[in-house]
Amino acid sequence: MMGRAKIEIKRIENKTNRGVTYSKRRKGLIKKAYELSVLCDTDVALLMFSPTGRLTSFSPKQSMYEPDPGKMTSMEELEACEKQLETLLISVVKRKMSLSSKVKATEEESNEADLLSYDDVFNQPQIFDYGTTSERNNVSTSTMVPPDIKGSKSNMNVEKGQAINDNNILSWPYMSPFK
Amino acid sequence: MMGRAKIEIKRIENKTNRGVTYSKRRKGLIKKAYELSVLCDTDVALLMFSPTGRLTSFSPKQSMYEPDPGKMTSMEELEACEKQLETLLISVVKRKMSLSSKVKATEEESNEADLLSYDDVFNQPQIFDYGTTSERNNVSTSTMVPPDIKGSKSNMNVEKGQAINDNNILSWPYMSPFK
DNA sequence: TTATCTATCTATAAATC
DNA sequence: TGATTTATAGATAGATA
Repeated sequence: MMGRAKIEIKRIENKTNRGVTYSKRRKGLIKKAYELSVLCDTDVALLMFSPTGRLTSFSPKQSMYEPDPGKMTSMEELEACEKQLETLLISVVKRKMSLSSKVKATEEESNEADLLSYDDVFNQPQIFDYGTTSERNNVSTSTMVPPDIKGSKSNMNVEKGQAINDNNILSWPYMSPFK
Repeated sequence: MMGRAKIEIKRIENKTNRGVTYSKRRKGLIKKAYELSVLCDTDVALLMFSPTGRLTSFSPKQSMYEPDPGKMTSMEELEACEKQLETLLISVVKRKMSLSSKVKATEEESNEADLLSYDDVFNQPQIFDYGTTSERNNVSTSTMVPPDIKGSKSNMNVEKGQAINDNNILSWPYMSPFK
């Protein structure tokens, strides 16, 4: 839609081209979201789900998308929320049991295969890379701009599956709202 | 940044101009998110939080941003998640008790003031308004485009504080990840 | 590949209706 | 107050290094 030629908005079949376009447009989208949030003093979050369903990119300073019961005003929505949380909690506990027994059974040998790699978790390079580009001047101190996450594989602690890394970037595996 | 004059990226102080810019740029951002999702076959969600902290706009087809325990691979993240869910559940139950006692005390008279208006919930007009614009041709059948939510105050059932309306638009009160 | 270039297309600020 | 117009800044598709 911008560039040497107009393109139709449909899936780019060539994998390489799709990746190139993704990188370019993701950068543009993040910049636009940042500008909207600053210009209009509005809370904007941009979420992208990786093909594996892991939430890998979002606005900084977010803690967790969670319901806020204090603002709920009816028994109906409170009970719907309660039920959902109970269901989730049950599935978490079940997962713990499953993981625990699996680890016990195989000890230390084969569970390596279950662990996620750095690329699984942060497979989208240069998220919020303001500060390394010409934008440095006007955005590097903004709350929209998290510290760089590049070159920090060693402190990511992916091996422990931590939920929040040093830069407050969430890495829960989230249900994708799509697909 | 585009138009008759270059503007600096900082809060627009004039309330009217801020609103105008918000409308224009929100539309542009949504379009860009849509295009990225289609071109690159990627899951993109765009969330905006109202000044009251209520999540009022997002991509269609989403159910809930919730952790997916089945994809968690370590006890550490499972336990962090479990603790968070427990805390949430407790606050939901407390809120229920609080609401319940308040309703009992005042019966039916003053609780109207606690209820949210349509504008509180959907105070951002023309969310995903493709289909009313020139984009009609290429996006009206896309999954990125939810059915129109305009003129449907009567079936919103805001009085009951329902969590999900007829168009699968979530209306939990969410914690804003900002501010 | 991964980054840079640039002609061209799109988004939008300000003006106008 | 909101919709439309238009000139210009910005984003980016394809090319190139």
